[in-house]
Amino acid sequence: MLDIKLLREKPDLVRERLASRHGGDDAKVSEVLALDERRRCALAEVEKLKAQRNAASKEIGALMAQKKSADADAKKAEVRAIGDRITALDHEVAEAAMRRDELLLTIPNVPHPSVALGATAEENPEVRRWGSPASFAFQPLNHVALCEKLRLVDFARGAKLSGSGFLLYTGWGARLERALINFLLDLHQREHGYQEVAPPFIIGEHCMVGVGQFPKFRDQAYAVQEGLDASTLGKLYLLPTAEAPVANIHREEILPGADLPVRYVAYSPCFRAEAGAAGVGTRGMIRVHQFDKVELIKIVPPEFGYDELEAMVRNAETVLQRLGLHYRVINLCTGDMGFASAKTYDIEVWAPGQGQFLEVSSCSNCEDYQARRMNLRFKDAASGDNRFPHILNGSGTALARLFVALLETHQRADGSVLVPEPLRPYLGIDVIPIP
RNA sequence: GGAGAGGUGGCUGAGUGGUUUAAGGCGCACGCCUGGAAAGCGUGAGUAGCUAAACACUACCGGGGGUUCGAAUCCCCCCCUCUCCGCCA
Repeated sequence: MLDIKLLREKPDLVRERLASRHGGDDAKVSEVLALDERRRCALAEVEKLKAQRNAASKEIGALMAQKKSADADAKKAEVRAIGDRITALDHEVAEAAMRRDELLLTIPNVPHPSVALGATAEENPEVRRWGSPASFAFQPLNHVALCEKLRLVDFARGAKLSGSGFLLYTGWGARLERALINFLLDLHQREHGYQEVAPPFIIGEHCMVGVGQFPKFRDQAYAVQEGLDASTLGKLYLLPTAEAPVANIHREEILPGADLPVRYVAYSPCFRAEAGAAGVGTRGMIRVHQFDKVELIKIVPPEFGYDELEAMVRNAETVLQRLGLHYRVINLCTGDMGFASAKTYDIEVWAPGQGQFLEVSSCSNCEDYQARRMNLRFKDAASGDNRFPHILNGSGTALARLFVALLETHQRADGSVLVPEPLRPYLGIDVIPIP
């Protein structure tokens, strides 16, 4: 969430920078400020009263010690009236604070000044491209045809098990998926300096709020219930991304400054309800309810936030370069960015069978927006202050679409697929054969 | 699921209604002492709100609510950890 002090001191700046974002409307900012003002007024008054009461209570204690019980009783009656007023004001403070914070959670992060103003994905500036689209001396197949021919994914039986949007990987497909996961984890852990973690796949609601998934995207999550106990519904969720548990690892902690930067890499499946997206790109593996992903998370001092973001994008690009996949990097405009992000790069890989670029990575600096929500701080060694760090997340990368691009790019005339060199040690073969 | 124990400051550990707005110890920072260090002595140190800053003030003893002039302490609800038992991959 945004810093209430920033809103208080520079409301116009916030309003202006939020204008091009979804959900960043003026009315909310005004209401937050009004509630904040109410809270502060009540707080100032109640603190004065509490100081009075504390002093009086001390006197009563002294009077009673001297056995002057009549004096003490008189004083008690006097203080009782203050107590009632305090109770009322306490409630007013708490309620204003609660409503203020509830509203504050629904206001998105303010974009970094370098981010282009825009409304839709069409206005995202392209940053760079790598490689060139694969060209074929034959008629290339799309990934669905390749998967069926090579028996890598059984779409029909996946749907039979769990409905459309769920995949059953089979044979070399299952092994390729596992090889990719291991390759990505090893690359980031061994070569890029990330510490590997394996998080729970079911996570508490507070983690979802912490990263900004909730309250806004509640409708996109799979909620979990414990057995037959309906009262537990809504406490736990299947994770939509490893960002949710991993970014929260240090929530409500004060990290020693020397521990920063913290860099984590984690594999997890990702579960997304994709409510309202039915019928849009649902064929094949492009948009599914469950996919694998290797996620990168960084917790860094604000001074390094943007350098670390650039490095993170390069780390994700390395994946595509090693696998020989053509891609482009784009910089999301204000209107296309995620809720919690201040600046986002997307990496899109070329899928020849689709004739289009597919998003396989999204790298964001959320600045201190998430840290504030989860109350994660670090102790600045120089100043001794507790400060909110920048939290970054990036896919490194998402797998289903990487799988698609890899098959479609490296297919051969007979329909078999060449295994890129870095995956061969993991798979033990050079070519995925026709069964 | 059953039974029990427990959650206090960076750690340890007292505290069952009023100089405890948290003793003592360890560790920490700074100073004195020393040729230098250790020991010793002294001082200081939590988080947050309020403030331009400081002082003062307020809140915080797992979380929430209640009783009271006053709650770490009494009452109610919840969460978490540990031990044993049962079930289980």
